[in-house]
Amino acid sequence: MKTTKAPADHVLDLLRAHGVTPTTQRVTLARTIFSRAQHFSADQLLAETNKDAKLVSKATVYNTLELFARKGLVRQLVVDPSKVFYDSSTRPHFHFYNPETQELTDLDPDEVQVKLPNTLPPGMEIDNVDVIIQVRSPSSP
Amino acid sequence: MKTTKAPADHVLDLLRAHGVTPTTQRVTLARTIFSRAQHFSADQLLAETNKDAKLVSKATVYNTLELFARKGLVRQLVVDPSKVFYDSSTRPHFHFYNPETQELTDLDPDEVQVKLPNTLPPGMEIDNVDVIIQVRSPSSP
DNA sequence: CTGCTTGCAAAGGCTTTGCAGAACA
DNA sequence: TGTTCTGCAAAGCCTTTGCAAGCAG
Repeated sequence: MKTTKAPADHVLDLLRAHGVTPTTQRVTLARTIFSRAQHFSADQLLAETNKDAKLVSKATVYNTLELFARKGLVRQLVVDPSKVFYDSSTRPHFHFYNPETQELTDLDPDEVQVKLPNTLPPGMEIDNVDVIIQVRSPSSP
Repeated sequence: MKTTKAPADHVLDLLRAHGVTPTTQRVTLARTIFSRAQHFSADQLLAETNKDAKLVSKATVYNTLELFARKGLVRQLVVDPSKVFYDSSTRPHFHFYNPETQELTDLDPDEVQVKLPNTLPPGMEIDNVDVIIQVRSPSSP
């Protein structure tokens, strides 16, 4: 997970705008997350954030990701049975996933079109649409 | 998970046709699985199969599902962070998912259209396409 | 026989939780 | 000062694994 610096003030505003109290740890995590568009797991975020000094605990990473996802700051991606991935972009878009490398890539929005159904399960509304194209190298079985 | 009887011979042929040695346990599990089109977790399959008598172990359920998925008898569905679901139908189709009830429903194939991208990650080919429409009841946040 | 399968229990990995201390408003 | 947040360690859940006994061919 690569990180560049994101302006702290921008991040502060972002958190406040989403109704999230900007604590030290949340701002630290948000700066890592929003430094660029990226996909990451809880563990990767923990490792990247504590690369130089221990700034946040594991529990806080999980708490914060859950909070951020609930507040619409990040999107949860369920693509792999072994762990949850997060997307620093909440803009609607779809993904390639390579299970072998656990690598997620954005699909070019112009390249895909999804016509959604008119009929939903009774009494339900659409919360989220995920399109995941699982890829593999041709040699793999 | 509801079960009706599936002819044992049909199941035997099915397993053989997919290169799976039909052991007692595998036939038992396959009969439960293919008794009807359905979505299920490893745990549900275990419980349903052992409802009356203990016929298979937990390890065998996991082994068998992995094998069946690899051999194209069932499809793995990664829709929930907490557990893997399987689909007794491998025909291409898409799903509604209600996280609250962990309920999976098939989308009407006529109601959805997905135009796939021409451009793939370099050196990769498409293995599988998943479309998951997450639904919720309007009251939920 | 010889290798593949099964079952049990234990281990493993990711995530959640309980609770005390710290930070915030 | 009352509430929320954090961190640690322990627990929890689903899944995998090690290994001995059983079965298939």
